[in-house]
Amino acid sequence: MKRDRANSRAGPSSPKERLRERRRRELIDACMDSIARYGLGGTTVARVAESAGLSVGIINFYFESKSALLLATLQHLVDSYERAWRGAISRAGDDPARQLEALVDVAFDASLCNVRTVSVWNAFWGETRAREEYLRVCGDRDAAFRAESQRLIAELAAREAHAHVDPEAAMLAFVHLIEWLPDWMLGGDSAAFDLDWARSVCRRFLASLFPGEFSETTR
Amino acid sequence: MKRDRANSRAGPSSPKERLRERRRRELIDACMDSIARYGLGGTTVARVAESAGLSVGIINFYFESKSALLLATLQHLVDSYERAWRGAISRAGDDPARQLEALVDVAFDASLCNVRTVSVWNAFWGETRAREEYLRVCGDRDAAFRAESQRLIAELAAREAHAHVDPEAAMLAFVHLIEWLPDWMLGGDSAAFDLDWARSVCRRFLASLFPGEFSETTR
Amino acid sequence: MKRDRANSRAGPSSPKERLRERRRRELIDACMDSIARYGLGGTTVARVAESAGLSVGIINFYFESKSALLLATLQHLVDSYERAWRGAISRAGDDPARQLEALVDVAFDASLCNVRTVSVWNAFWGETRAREEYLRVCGDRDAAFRAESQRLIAELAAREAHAHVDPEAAMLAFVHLIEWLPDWMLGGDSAAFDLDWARSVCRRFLASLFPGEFSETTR
Amino acid sequence: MKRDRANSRAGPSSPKERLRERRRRELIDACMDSIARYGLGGTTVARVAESAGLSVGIINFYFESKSALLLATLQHLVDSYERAWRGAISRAGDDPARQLEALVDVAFDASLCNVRTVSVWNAFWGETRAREEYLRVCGDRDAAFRAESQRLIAELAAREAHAHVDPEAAMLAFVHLIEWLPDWMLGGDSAAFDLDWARSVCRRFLASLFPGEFSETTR
DNA sequence: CATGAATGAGTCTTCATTCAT
DNA sequence: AATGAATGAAGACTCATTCAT
Repeated sequence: MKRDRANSRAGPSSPKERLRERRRRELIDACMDSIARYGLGGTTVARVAESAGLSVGIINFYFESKSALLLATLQHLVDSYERAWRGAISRAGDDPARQLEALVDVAFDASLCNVRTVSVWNAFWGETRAREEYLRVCGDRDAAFRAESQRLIAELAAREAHAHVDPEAAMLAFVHLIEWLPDWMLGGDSAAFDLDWARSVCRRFLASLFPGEFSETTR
Repeated sequence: MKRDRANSRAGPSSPKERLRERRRRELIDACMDSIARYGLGGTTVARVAESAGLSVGIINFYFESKSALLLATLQHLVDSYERAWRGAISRAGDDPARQLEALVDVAFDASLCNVRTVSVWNAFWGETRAREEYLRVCGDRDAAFRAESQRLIAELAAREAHAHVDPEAAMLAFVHLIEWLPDWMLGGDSAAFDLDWARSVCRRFLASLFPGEFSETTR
Repeated sequence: MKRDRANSRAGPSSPKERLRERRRRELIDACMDSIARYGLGGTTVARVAESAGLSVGIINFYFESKSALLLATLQHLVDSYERAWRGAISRAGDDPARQLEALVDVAFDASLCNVRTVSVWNAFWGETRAREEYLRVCGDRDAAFRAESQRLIAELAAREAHAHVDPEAAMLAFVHLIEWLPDWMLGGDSAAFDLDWARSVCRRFLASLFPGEFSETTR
Repeated sequence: MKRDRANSRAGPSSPKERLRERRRRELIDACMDSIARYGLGGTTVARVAESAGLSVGIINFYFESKSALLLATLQHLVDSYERAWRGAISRAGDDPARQLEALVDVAFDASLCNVRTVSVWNAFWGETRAREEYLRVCGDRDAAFRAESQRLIAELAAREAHAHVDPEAAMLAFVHLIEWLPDWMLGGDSAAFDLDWARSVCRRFLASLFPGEFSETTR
């Protein structure tokens, strides 16, 4: 008599499952709100529940525990980002320069690069050392992203004009720039940071390494 | 007739004051141990005390509160690093290339760049968004370090051969590389990270931007 | 279409609010038990909780802090007493002698004058000097009570036969007698104190000041 | 070889004993300071030591424990007062009216009736219910004082003109007035209380009970 | 489903007491 | 004799989790 769930890959379909997914998503959102405002250490079940407009009991109903919710939140973050940059690359054509530009555009897209998201990301990263689960989730994301960046930069560096560029070093500089420049948003005056400026910095960085490959027009 | 205390510049000299400073330092060390092992959220006064081999009461005897200890720990970290890079620059001569190399050497000096220190640094950074005091302490450090890096890189970029290098973008890439490359140490297999390799990466990065200015010899 | 809540003046009516009020009242009662048995200094949240048959966490669920509970307890005491004597006066008719007798009757009513209540009252009074909040709460009670007593005694003293009675002095003697005679209950042998005897003492005192105004019958 | 201590009634005589007595007295004074300022609950060994200008260790050197110091302080208070009123009575001649006046004068003598002393007395009294030792010390004081007051008042009441005065009731009113009127000093505005006024109140009270026995001249 | 009252383990902090100097 | 650093038990408070409704 049990309902068939053969099509589970396509997402939950029974009303029950749909509600379950929706609630989990709401709680993850609320969790991000709380982390962004109060930090990881200041995030309590009560605050998450309040932000979600639900009661405290709900967390343990939809997640095994508070830390399961935290982990799911981190996973959600990682997934969103990975989906975004993979999509961007696949849409950017074959030129590695254009593909790198696409990575930059994704990294500083307002939907991914905003105070809330960056705050949460930062908070999790600070605890990676102490919580192995976090590290595992983050580590995978980075590995793939770096491999891809390395590939693109190596292709550019293979061109004769850029023979002096060390692909590994260039990749690491690029990756760290993209990943940590957003932290400027967390400073006291958020006005100091601007997405257009950030993209421009990255392009100018790439142009400094690979003259002639990147147009200097700011977007 | 009063005893001369001309050498007071060298720190507190009364035995009492000396003990006080020593204990505070021991507790800061123990605090770093705890943060490195258990994270900021997992650091309790009990763990700090245990790590220091003292009783729990001691923390509130030498620090106003647990958070005062944490702040002192962060301040200690920041001071150590600032002292180190300022000293290194002043010893490096006048050539901006040599001075940049000195910054790299300091950043990956074993006494400053090790799993413990980097873990602690990372943990604090993760909470900066939620704790304004942390941000203030960290922010000052960064501002000075970046200003100095900017100056050195601008000097190099002013040379005719490097006219295509954007100083701002290059500086940002450089400081982010130096500041965040150490995070690789926190990965599961710390064997993947090697101080010599890290220094090499940074030099190769600089050489990629400014060909001819940096010898690639050291590896 | 909204449900009418016209009778809200009569106190909280939603079940939730009712539970809240009931629990707060239970905790205040338990707090009085603890103070009576262990003193103010010996009253801990653990003891209060135990006396209430609840867990320690409950205190901070229903009161902002332990001291908020203590203050609420004192306030409860003060309110009860004020309500009682005001009611007694209003029911006692117009004769000041009868009204003073009513004040006496209230002061030594078993529901207000018993070992538990007097103990608690005494404990709070001992700390009024150090805790300004306590003083404020107690001070108001006294001011009103004394003003009323002064008025009644002054009326009696105005009668020709009692011209020699100093109203201020008589009032002060009267209120101190009423307020502190109950402390006899706290002595080792509580048998030494008897409510009937106490009332009799007060009446005899009034009769000594104002002969002929008070019948000595009741004993 | 032990020194003879036969004259111990006259006080300690060896230098050692004299120092011991002096220190104990200093600590009791400091203890009163602390209680007056911070209350009984806010009185810590550290505060007492600071007030005495000595170190914390000293308390346990001169007293068995903190509570032994507290008890000694209470005892000191009680002894001072008892010595004072017994002396006053013995110097007041044979007339009960004069002797009662002497009791009043002692009760409101500036050296016994001042904010500090009254505060301390009040604080102890508040804890009598919970600490049997306190009650015992206080109880003895009261018993003797009341017996004496009763005797004097009974003598007056025996005179024909005052036949309507109930000795017991009058005594109780008198005693409570004398003992608790000083509490007015603890109110917010200490200006409201004045020793001359207080003495006047007591005399006027006695004159109201026993017309013709007390001169109304305010001292 | 959802609530939120209730629990109690865990944390920080205070403070009387000890003891080496 | 006196100090005050160190201890650790005890207290108030927080908060993840449970469960009756």
